[in-house]
Amino acid sequence: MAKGSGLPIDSDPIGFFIHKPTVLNSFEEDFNNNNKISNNSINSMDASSTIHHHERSPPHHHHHHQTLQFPVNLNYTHHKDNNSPEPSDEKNNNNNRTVIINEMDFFAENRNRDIKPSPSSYHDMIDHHKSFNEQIDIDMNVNTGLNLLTTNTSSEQSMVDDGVSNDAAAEDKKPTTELVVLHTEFQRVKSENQRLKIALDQVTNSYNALQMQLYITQTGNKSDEKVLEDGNNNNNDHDDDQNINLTNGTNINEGKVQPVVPRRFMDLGLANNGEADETSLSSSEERRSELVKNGHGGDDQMEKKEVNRALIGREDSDPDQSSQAGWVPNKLPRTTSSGSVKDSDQTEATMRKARVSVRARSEAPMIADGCQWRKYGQKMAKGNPCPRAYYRCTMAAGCPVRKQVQRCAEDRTILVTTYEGNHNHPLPPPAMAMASTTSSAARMLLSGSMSSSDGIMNSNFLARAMLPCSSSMATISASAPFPTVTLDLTQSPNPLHLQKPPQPPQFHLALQQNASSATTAAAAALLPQILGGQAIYNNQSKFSGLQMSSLGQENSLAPTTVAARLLGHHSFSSSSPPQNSLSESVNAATAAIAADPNFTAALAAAITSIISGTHSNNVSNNNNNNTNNNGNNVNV
DNA sequence: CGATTTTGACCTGCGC
DNA sequence: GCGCAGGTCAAAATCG
Repeated sequence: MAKGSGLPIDSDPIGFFIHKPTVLNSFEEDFNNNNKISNNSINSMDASSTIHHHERSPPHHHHHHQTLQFPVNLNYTHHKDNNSPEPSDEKNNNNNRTVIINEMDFFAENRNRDIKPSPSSYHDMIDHHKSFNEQIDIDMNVNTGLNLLTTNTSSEQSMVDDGVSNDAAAEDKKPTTELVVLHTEFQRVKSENQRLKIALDQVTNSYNALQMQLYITQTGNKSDEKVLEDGNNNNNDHDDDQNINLTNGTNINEGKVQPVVPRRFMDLGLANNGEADETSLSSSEERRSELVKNGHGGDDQMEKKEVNRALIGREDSDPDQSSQAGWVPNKLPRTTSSGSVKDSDQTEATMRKARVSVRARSEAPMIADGCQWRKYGQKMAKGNPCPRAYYRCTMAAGCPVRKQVQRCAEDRTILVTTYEGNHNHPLPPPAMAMASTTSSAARMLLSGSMSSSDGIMNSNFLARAMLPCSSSMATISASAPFPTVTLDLTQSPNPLHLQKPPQPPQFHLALQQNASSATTAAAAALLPQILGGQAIYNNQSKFSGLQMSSLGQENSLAPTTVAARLLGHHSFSSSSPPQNSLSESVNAATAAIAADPNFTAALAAAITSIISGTHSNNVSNNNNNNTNNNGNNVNV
């Protein structure tokens, strides 16, 4: 190819899919769609239940059904796929007098009613759930699933009118006792439902509190700085609002947490210490400003390199990085050299550039992550016939975020996107999903890395588990050369599109065994962020979820399975706390933060939307204001 | 004409 | 010191 041919991305230089670049759907659209769909599958108890939705889904939509699990055991039974459940039939078909409801039908039926299927926020989900329960209470002729069979109230009457009461009359008042029993049972279930509602509220509150705690921990006393740093607060406020909603899928604390998430969009180089982080942020941003003013400011390259080498030991030289104004590696040494966190100097020095790798099936040249990217290089990497492309974020001058895009050698339908660096600018909501995911994953990784008491990170502490492309694992790895979190989304982005997913997506997190309980808990507390704010307890045998194993003794310590079903293979079991705990603190922190199943769904929806967006042809470029019209940059 | 892509050259770290 | 590999630069070409 002639140099400077300016070959458009249509030629798919990275992959081998010569095709017209797919114009991706608006991310928000996808996201909303996902949320809508997600509602349909609320309370689905098993994979089979999810298939019902899938079958009814319009084929052309990206219905990345996520099964949202509420911590409520409603004991639903799925028995049919009709859109309009007919209670009488159900009752007739049920010898146990268990009124059955297909909750998906229920939601399908109520979708156009007062239950709004857009739980893009946690509170929406809560409201949604409450509405659902209210519907259960009110709409008894439709519902149950509570194994209810009672009479007294008007709503209850409808349940027993057609079949049960007749039988009762025919059997000569015998049911008096039975009715009492059933009524008692009904009351019990009702109270159980109430208790669960209360529990849900408590969980919500706990989550909010922990969210705030997490924020405080991460940002320390720098929250004011954050605001001041941002010369354009008004503009960012809006973004912040959106970011909250779309990042965590919550509206948590409304105004309280708003400054939290939006500020750091990608913290791949983030130190565990919030102070350090903010320090680095400030300094790096100052540097950015200076360098932006002075062009690429290559004068101090050598000086920076020396600093890097002195402070980081083995660090990518990346001569241009310093010239790229605010490139992440510069942040760590600066952070440590600031003296704010001396104890973590060693640790941070050990921490190399954290990377988050996202593996996804996509025929598009890039996955739509909502950012604008400019290609600055392409290389043939060893062991892979597919070239690796290097992009840097162009959404703001001097944004240090870069990413590499390369197709998997073994399965070229899989696109591996590796993110690195911190955005120094607000991101559009669509970009928040991926940014927040990768940020959280990186933070998680770094937290785990720093949990070592001596700061020495075994480069092989977690054997690189990035196996063949078919791997469905999402792996956190600190193996050389860079600590990397790999989110493997190569499994169907829409688990509901799979009849029987062979294996649920997983997160493997290896925490060092000698981590203090505090740091372990901190790391555990971050787990939900990886999952968009959620991890779900469950039986280890039920899913292989996020496993927290000990360094070096992964076999000696039963892993705590903090199940996290990234892509919606939910089988939430609120009554099944982890049996094998790594530590109580882990459990406590994780339980408190991870109690919200909506996060997984929201995150999964976001990610699957991103991924699926690459499969779809749509018109997002119509909204693309950037000048890149080659299909590389997708404003979603 | 500015933004973007291409691509050979260059830099750096690492292993031998 | 040399070769290799990863990563980046920057001139030239291309695109809208």
